Amino acid sequence: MNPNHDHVSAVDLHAAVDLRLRAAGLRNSRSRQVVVDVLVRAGRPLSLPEILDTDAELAQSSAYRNLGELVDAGVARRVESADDHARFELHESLTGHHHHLVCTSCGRVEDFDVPDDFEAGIDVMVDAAESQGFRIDAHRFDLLGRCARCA
Amino acid sequence: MNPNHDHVSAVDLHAAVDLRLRAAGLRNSRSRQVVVDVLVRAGRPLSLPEILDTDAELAQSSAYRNLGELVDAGVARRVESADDHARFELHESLTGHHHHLVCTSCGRVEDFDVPDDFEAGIDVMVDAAESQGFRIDAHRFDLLGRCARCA
DNA sequence: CTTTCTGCAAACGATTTGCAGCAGC
DNA sequence: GCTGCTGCAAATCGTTTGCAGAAAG
Repeated sequence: MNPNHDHVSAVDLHAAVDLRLRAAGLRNSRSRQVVVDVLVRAGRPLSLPEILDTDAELAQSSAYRNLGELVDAGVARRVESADDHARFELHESLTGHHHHLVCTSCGRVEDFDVPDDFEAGIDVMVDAAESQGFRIDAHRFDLLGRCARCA
Repeated sequence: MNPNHDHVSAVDLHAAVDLRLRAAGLRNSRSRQVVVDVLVRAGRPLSLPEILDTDAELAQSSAYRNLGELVDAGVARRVESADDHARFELHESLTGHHHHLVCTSCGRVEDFDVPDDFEAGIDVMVDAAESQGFRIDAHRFDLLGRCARCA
């Protein structure tokens, strides 16, 4: 029922993050660990302000820079919300594939799992899409509405 | 197979647009007509630069302002792509419900229809989502990849 | 005429980047 | 000690907005 954020155990997760950073030629610096830890604890995609609120020791520019590098290294992923702030979450290979509930009022994003047969239906459509000339390699499915606080 | 952009006939479409503008207390000015016509002809969501390229007589600020008003009036809709430009298309009530193919390289967006049973599956999930505290009123489903030009 | 639009230019705000000093290995 | 990382402040760039003159009705 809850999104499976334990797709990889906590220990393995940090090991995996470390590995990917090294593979990308990046140091596992303190502020990068902080960013990753914030995302792990949140369990949902966070905006830059939300990340900074969680750990005030972090400089804004460094947070942005780290997030970009984490995305490039396959550790994090950028998520589009409904307001003018991007959100960031751990890469799906670390948390498991899932989708999002997006609040169109405040921009809050929560994870949401869908049935396997729904995912199977998506695979079928990819073939149809490729006949339109696109080479498909991902999808995004979001339910939009009002979160509990904004409803 | 092709997205049904003839959900409303051309004549009815302009009448419907006119009606919605009036209902919103807006005049059906020439530049608003131009913006709507560009979107109608495109048959896919366009970025601001794409809209301006199509009709150079349009001032950038007016185009942005008109698009915002058209969105508020229920005539147009903002679509998130993969680059840093928003896209705009006619409201689904005018073109019919559809989804999008998004090029992660150039940001190009094309319309894409999905089977009815897939849409039905979405309806089922809305109930599950609302048990997480969200009041759902829309969804977005995009297939992401490389368009024919970028592949 | 009065109200709404338009274009120009300036303002905004999220994100990015140059640079000088600090930290990791 | 190099090399990469951080923070600060400045730059970028899509988008928004104030304002004076131009259209719509």
